[in-house]
Amino acid sequence: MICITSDFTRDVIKIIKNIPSGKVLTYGRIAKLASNPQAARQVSWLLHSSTKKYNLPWHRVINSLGKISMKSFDAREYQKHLLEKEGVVIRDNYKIDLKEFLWDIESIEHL
DNA sequence: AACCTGACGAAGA
DNA sequence: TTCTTCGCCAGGT
Repeated sequence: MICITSDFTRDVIKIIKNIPSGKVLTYGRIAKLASNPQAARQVSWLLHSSTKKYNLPWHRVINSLGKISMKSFDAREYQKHLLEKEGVVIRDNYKIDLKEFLWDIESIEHL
C-alpha cells in the first residue's frame, strides 16, 4: 500500500473523497486542483493502488474525454452501475456529459 | 540511485 | 475521427 509523502498526494486524496455523489471529476482536473496539472498519471496510479486503503469513491473519476476508462469489461460495467445509481447518465460507449455532471469546483481552499 | 508502474492527456498523423 | 507517440509524476521495488 502507499505511503503519503507529498502535499500533492494528500490533496488528491482529499479532493477525491470530497467529490459529491452524482458528480464526477477527471484525472487531469484533479491533478490541476492539487497544483500539478501534469500529474494526471499519478492520480490514476493512486486510484489503482490505494482506493481501498483510503476508502475513495473511485468510480467518480473519469478521463478528460468524459468516458469511463477501466480496462476490463466487467470493471467498466461495475463503474457504470455505481454511477447510474447516483443519477449520472451514461451514454453509449461509456460516455458522460461533462457539462452536466462534472463537479464544478475551482479551488480546494474550502475542503 | 535506477527503473518500473498506472483507470492520463495533448498533439500529430 | 481514430490511433500512436511521447512527456508527465510520485510511490514502489
